[in-house]
Order: sequence, then C-alpha cells, then structure tokens
Amino acid sequence: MTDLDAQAQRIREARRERGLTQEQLAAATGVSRSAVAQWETGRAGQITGNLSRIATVLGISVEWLLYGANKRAPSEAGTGDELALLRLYRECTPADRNFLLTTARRLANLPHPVGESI
Amino acid sequence: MTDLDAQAQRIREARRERGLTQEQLAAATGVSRSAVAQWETGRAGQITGNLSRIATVLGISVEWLLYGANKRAPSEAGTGDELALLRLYRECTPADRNFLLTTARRLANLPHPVGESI
DNA sequence: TCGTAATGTCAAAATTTCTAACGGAATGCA
DNA sequence: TGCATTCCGTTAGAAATTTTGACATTACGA
Repeated sequence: MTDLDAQAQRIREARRERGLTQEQLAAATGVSRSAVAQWETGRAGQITGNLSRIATVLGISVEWLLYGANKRAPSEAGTGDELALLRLYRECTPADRNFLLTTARRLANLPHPVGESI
Repeated sequence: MTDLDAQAQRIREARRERGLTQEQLAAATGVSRSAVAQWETGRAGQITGNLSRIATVLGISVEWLLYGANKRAPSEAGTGDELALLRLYRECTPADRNFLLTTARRLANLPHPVGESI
C-alpha cells in the first residue's frame, strides 16, 4: 500500500527533476497523460508493461523505480548463478559458510577435480 | 522478440539452477504452473505484475531479469568473504561450479547442519 | 473575470495475464 | 510390455489490470 505510494512518488519526483510535465512524460513513454497521472497517484498497480520505458525515459533503473533506496532486492554481482551462490551462501550458518569457502578454495586450486567423492 | 526469449531463458535458467520445478516456482510466486510455463516460453509479454516476486523468489534482481548481462552496472558484493567466494567460484570449471552450487543449496536447505560429515 | 496550463478522477474499453484442462515425452517399475 | 508418475508445452476462456477520453479542480497572469 505504502509501497505503491512510494513508487508513485519516485516517478513523480524523477519526472519533476527533469522538468517534464505529465504530458511530456506520457508522450515519451507512449501513453496518455491520464495514465501517467494514475501512475503518480498509485492507481496503477505495478505499471507493469511500462516499467522499462519509464525507467529509460527518466534515466533511472528499474530497481530504483521499484524499490527506491531500501534495496529489497539483492542486486549485486554478475550472472544469475553467481547471485544464486551468494544468496545460498548467506542462508548458511557460519560453519557451513566456512565449509563452502574451503571447498571453493580447494576446487579453484585443483585443475583436475577428479574425485568429487564428497 | 528475441528479447522476450532471452528474458524467458533467464527465468528458466535461474529456476533450474535452484533445482526447482515449474510447479515449485509457481507455488513460491503464487501463480499456476502454466503461468510459469508461459513465462519461460515467452508467451506472457512482460510478466509485469510478478516481476518483483519472480526476482525475489529466484534471488535475482529485476534488472537482471529484464536485461540480463548486457546492461549490468555495479557488481559489488557485500562483505569480504562474499567477494572471496565469488572470485573462487569464477576460477572454477563449470562442473565444479555446479558442484559448489549444489553443495550450497544443500547446506542452505538443511536447518540442522550438524555433522558436516559430507 | 477570462483563458490557459497542469493535474486528479472515473467509467468503459482495450490489453494482458492467469487458470484449467488436455496432450506429449521421459522415467521407473512390476 | 504395460502402467503410473513427473514434468512440461499449449490453448481457450476467465479474470485482472491498465489505458483512454471526458470532465472537474487548482493556480496564475492578462
């Protein structure tokens, strides 16, 4: 609820910072002005299909558009599998983390990971 | 067009990397399995309203979900040990990477990692 | 007061996604 | 071989969301 309002606020602020009117933003994103008005008043749920265009036109990231400063989503490193690894790592206990690091170290240093015999 | 396919691919890959079935991902995001199937076959335009949930459940950023590696910006992982893990991971062979991910997945999913007797 | 610009709001229309059901392919087992 | 199970792709219709277009409001300068 308040989340939507916050999202709406970010759109409005970004637009104003660029000195655009709702009409201009609407033209730039290819929708009607009233659509923009509803984005900014939180009446349009997720603004769905326009997220990308809005972010591009306003020069902000989709991430910021959605979440603002409180990074709810862990946007960190490169590829999807790396994110997955990090995420899993964080879910582990300290002991398990050490185990993972040790394992990674061993694998990275052994060009021929024969055994894998866990 | 190809963009949608790529997006669909990223969802599918992220799901598989986590060892989830379409059914499980569907349950986690609160939609039907066929909805997930359509996401992964590019039949559902922008997946709009679920972007956030999908990204959260899969542990990837919305940015990555939308654009993939192309428009990647920052790449800093939080703590030092996380960076270390990432660096080591990148040095590993694909096979060893899978092994690490699998291990991490197993550890993260075990509430009581007693033995470590692996 | 008038005219204009910018914006909020609403019902209906348009678009998109979701669900449910069906079918196919692969696997395991008796 | 036959049967059950799991996983996944596809489709039509239902459901949900957004967009449009029209109208109302506020602020401001001539």
